[in-house]
Amino acid sequence: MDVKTLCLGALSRGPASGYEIKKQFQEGPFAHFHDAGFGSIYPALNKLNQAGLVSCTAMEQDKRPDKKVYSLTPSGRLALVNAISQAPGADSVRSDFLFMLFFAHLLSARQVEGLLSDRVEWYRTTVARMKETACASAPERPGERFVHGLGIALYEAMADYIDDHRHELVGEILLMDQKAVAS
Amino acid sequence: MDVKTLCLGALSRGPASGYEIKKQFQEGPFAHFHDAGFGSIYPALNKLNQAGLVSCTAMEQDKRPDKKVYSLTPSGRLALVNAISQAPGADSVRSDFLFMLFFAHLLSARQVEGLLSDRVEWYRTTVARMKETACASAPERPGERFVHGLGIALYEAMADYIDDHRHELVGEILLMDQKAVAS
DNA sequence: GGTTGCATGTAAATGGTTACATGATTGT
DNA sequence: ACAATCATGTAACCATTTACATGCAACC
Repeated sequence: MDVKTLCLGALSRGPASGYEIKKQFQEGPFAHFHDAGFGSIYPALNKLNQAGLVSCTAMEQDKRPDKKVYSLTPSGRLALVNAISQAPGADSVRSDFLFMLFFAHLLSARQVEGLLSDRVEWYRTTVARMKETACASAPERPGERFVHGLGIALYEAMADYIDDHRHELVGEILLMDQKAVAS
Repeated sequence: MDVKTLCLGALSRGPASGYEIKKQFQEGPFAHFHDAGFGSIYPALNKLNQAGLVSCTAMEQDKRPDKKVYSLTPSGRLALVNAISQAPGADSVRSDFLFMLFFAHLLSARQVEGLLSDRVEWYRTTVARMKETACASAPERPGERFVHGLGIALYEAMADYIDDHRHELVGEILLMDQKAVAS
């Protein structure tokens, strides 16, 4: 899914400015499976506007810069439905964290412990924040609740696995370090 | 992590050709948290070679095209350790599957069911294949086992969540479709 | 006085994918 | 015959990231 489709999706939940769309990608409900920066969102919105898939209304604001609020047009909604009706491509995950852990034997036990602790903490606080987010709203969007719950389940599984196995891993690294010193 | 670092990581497990590195990314132990195609691997290996981080030996093969086998040099190993000692960037996940599910209310119950079934099946077969992969080997690389186990735990959590909640989601979509027809 | 948040945008640079080019062998 | 596997590489294309450019308001 390119940024244009992501914007269509964000706008299907209601009109928004580029700035607000960015926030949805960063902190909002999309945060956990897609991202985009200003440099791709603003050009995407302009192209969508030219193609007639969104409409744009300038809004003057008091003590704030002007806002351009975009809304999905009927053909925009159609384009979104069309895009999500194609067979999905494979998920792509790029995790420096897992790459680094994979080579844990090249790091010190301290480094590995730091990595694991930081990550677990991040998962725990993120899950707590996600659980607060009243997703009980939007009864007309069951997909949102499903994806939200799936995200929570995933992050909890991740944190649990790390907590259950971290001592094992760190212990082995510690042993290897001792042998290296002994030799 | 750019493709150069990925290649250094792959070569740290033993000498390999570009073709073999690609296989490691696709089917091997890296598959679940990074990927790269020929178009990025071959140029990366050439650059690494020029920088002296890997060395290259041409191998003539019987009834096969020639192979260029790359090995990590000492400075290459250092560069790898250096790269994995930096603080990791945030994981990036891009999942068309989750994006589509998020908008389940724009799809038919049949489409959603197909999406979920296909995905669960993929997770189940992938987990089965991963469990076969005897990761009991490589006692000198505990990180590999850890990451391998984490991948299995994640995929299982994913499949379990979908199985536990799919009927809920599909039921709601079905209800909405009926209401839409009734109106 | 400096940082953060609001708000939009452009341009250059990066990095990666896709398509192309080549060619032998093995299996259906 | 045709497709798949092994094997390497280049070039055009694409998308995204990053840096730059601007400016006001609120907070510390």
